[in-house]
Amino acid sequence: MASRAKATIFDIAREAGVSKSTVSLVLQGSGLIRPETAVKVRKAIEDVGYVYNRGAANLRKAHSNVIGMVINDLTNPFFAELAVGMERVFQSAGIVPFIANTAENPVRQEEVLKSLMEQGVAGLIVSPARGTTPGAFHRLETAGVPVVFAMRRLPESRIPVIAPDNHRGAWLAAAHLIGKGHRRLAFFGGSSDLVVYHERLGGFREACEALGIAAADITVVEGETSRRGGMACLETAMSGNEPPTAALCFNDAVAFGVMLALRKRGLEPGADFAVVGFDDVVEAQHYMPALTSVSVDTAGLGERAAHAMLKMIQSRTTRAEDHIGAVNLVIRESSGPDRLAETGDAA
Amino acid sequence: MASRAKATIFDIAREAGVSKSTVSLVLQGSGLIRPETAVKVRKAIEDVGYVYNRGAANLRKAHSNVIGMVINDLTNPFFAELAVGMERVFQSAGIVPFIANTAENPVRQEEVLKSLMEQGVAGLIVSPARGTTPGAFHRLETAGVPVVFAMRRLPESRIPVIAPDNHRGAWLAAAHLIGKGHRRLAFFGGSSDLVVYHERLGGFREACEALGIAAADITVVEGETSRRGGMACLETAMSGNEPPTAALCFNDAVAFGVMLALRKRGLEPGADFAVVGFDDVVEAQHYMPALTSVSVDTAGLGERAAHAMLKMIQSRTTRAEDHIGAVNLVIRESSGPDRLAETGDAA
DNA sequence: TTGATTCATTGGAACGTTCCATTTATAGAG
DNA sequence: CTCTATAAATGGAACGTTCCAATGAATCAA
Repeated sequence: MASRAKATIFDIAREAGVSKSTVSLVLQGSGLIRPETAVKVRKAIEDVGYVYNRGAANLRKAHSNVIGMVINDLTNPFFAELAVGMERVFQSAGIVPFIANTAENPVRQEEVLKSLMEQGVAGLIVSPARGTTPGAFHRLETAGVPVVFAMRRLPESRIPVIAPDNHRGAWLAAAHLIGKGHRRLAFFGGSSDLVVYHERLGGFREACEALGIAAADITVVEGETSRRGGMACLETAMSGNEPPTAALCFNDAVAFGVMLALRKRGLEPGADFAVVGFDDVVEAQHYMPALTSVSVDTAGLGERAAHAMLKMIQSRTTRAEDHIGAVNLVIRESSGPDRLAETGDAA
Repeated sequence: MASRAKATIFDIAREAGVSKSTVSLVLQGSGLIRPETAVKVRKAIEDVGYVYNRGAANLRKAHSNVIGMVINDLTNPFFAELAVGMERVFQSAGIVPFIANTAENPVRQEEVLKSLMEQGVAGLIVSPARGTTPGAFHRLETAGVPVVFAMRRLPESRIPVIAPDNHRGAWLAAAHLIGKGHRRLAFFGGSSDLVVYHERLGGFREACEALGIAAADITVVEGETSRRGGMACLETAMSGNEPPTAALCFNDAVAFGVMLALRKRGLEPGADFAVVGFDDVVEAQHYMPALTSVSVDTAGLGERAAHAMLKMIQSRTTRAEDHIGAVNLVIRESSGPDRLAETGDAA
């Protein structure tokens, strides 16, 4: 049982018979102290059970080496992967990032950001919650804390963004489905208060237009970005009188839901209805049937974001280049075999 | 663009025409200040773009209101759910927990714990990494920081534990399989350096013994606790000359892997080989076939752990009761229909 | 021997807050 | 009108560190 009050550098100094300043230098690994002294001090540090007080240090040092990662939904494996990619980079830089979850709730996000600022973070990587108000990051900006957005962006904001090429990904996916012979297509899931949503839907629409699909043959159903949301989307779409035969889903979770709902209706995903997801989470390849999906290199984007952050901190700037990551359509079973020239029936 | 240097309570004081002490009282919501003064001060706080410096405050206050959650594998949805359960409690207590991931790496864990201590956490909820050395939490203990273990425990440690009844869960699962008529059983995945592993395997073994399964008919294959690990386990087990017909898996990820490997071999999980998982993650019910699994109420345990932590902090103690959560076998398709009295063939 | 030069160590002030002991203002009792 | 009680606001010390300027010791050139 160590002494009640926690040890400070003064205790170490007394124990080692040096001054507090010397101890401080040792702690910072300064080359100025004599090796033997350093050894003596380090021993004392062990003996008294010293714990460095970073709060006190930051009071003087101004810059803090704590980095926060604010994630909108940790239970979504996609974002968990993102977080892991970032961590890899930070780990090799010797810094421990703190993760906070906002559960897609702007109010919670506000609390989280406030708390992190009070903690004196050196920088923040954020995947903003749905419905984040434009001013939410204003305080961060005026405080001069570097921020980068990962995966998601805010409508009008000068904060740098690291995200995949959503537009192109959706374009590729739609083209793939059309190439398979589908003529009535759907876009399932997501909500229009997300910029990503418009990017993906936009790419989808453009491909349809470019490849001769009439606007009337496009079904768009907004919905929760979850399995349950996907199930609901399919039900809605199939209740129409000329239902789609293929769908691009806002993300993989929605796609999984759509596939479940298809099975419930006695339809086989892939054979009877083509499904394409977005994000290509690890489960996509293991699903039955395996899910065709737009791969975005999640962990890679995470690493990129982390590097950008480190650079911003180092160069004391709050600006950085956006980075739009390459995407790549991974074709598996869920988008089915080629459709032989069936009836077009288009209006 | 706000002024360069960050604002302090002195700036607020000057702006509002009061003393720094008054500002401090307002910040703490003291009832001693005249309402009009409080309003005036609060306005000044806004005007100067003040950010509270928690580090400086903690220097005096001793207790910090930061709680850390140290998770061994965030990409496992099981632990993500646990984290979310804890967060729910902390949120309503008005505190923002910081999550850190150790990626199942004891060295990383050491860094993470050190960093959190330096940050002056008020308490820590930890799901320790595999292979954590017995002394890893010694510093925390001598520093008097309250710690609770969630889901996992260390071999000999006085730190309170919140975990499911692993022994009973495994017992129920094994009994279920035996009740279905299986006589050659396997236990797949997990590694023996985890206490949980012994608890689960122990329950499994006891049920087998109690219900008349010969030790020779039990196959135990250790392996990674992941889909890939599960696939490997199945391959190993099936290469024997009297392979098992049913398996209890260390967790759901392993079970998913086992089912994939079965399919690869042309066997249908459920019909040709019974599979039971452990943890009952959300995907279990959506899988094809739906996975029979031992449900442990993950989020509930998370909440419990969080409450325990809050209580420990409040009562300034480092001790608390262990809590072993009830478990419950959820029977779905993967454990298959009853096996008609086939050959027993037991030795 | 002296002065300059380098190396190792040191005391003091500062960082932004809280808390205690005081002070000042206001009101009520005698 | 004085005295006491209460309410509101305040100055100063302290928390544990870092950094700067200063000190002391050792080495070396002249």
